[in-house]
Amino acid sequence: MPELPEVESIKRSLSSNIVGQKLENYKIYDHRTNRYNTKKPTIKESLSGISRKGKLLIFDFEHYSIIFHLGMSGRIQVNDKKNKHTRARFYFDKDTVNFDDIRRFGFINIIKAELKIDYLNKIGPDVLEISTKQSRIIIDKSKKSKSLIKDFILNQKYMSGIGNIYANEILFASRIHPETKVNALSSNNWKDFFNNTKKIMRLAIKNNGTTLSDMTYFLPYGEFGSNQNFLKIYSKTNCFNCEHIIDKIYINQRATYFCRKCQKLKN
DNA sequence: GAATGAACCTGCCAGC
DNA sequence: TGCTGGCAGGTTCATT
Repeated sequence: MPELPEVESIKRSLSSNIVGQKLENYKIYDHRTNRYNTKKPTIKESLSGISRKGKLLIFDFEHYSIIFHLGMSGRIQVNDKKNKHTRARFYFDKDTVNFDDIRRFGFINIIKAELKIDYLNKIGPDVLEISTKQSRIIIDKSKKSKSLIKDFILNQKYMSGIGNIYANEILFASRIHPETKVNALSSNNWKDFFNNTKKIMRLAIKNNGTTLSDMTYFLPYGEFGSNQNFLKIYSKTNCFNCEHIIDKIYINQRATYFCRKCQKLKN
């Protein structure tokens, strides 16, 4: 499932090859992938850069930005044949970029370049870039919330980039029970949380992201990620630290793994 | 305004 | 063998 590290890995892989190329044409085949676009502007410009915020991947042109959200099963493929899951194709002067998405949770949004900042400001700060000031704002918001920590950190309006797999990993590393009310967290909990988030995300980027057994995620040129070898709690049966049996519960319909010995509930 | 839950979507797998 | 139901989960929208 593409979360921050997977999107960042895709961005890095594409940047060295596609940036600078001129977009000649593009096609979006699937109405659901295209659900937020009202127009199909002609973009015959060079790709000036590729950026990312949270789980969003952005192709930057002089007058337009093409925003990709990969959803659960979206991926970017370079110079691959069109297949039944190809939802869009971008024809650059040298290479062709496919947007494939089996489950069609992803989307492509084409906006004018000057609207990009406002668009991205609708989601919270990227968890790799959170400043001290931004972390204080997040903690202030948490004090007014009755949500569970697991729900809170998955909500992209507070902070962006964390998905279900890394939420489990970060809470385990921070020894926070996923059902802890967010307003009950101490300042030390938050300090651990922010530190572990950056640590876990950086390691996952170094490993090119996490490719689970369903093999849904891989990089634009076909390489798999290797961070699945470094997961400590997600989809595991015994605790990495104490060998205790790991509990699996559902919070907001999402699989949640935790060790009741290492992550005590303090509400 | 915040919290909650359903809907969207497809491939895979277990059970019958 | 073939069918059915459950599961995976990010986001939006409707409801409470």
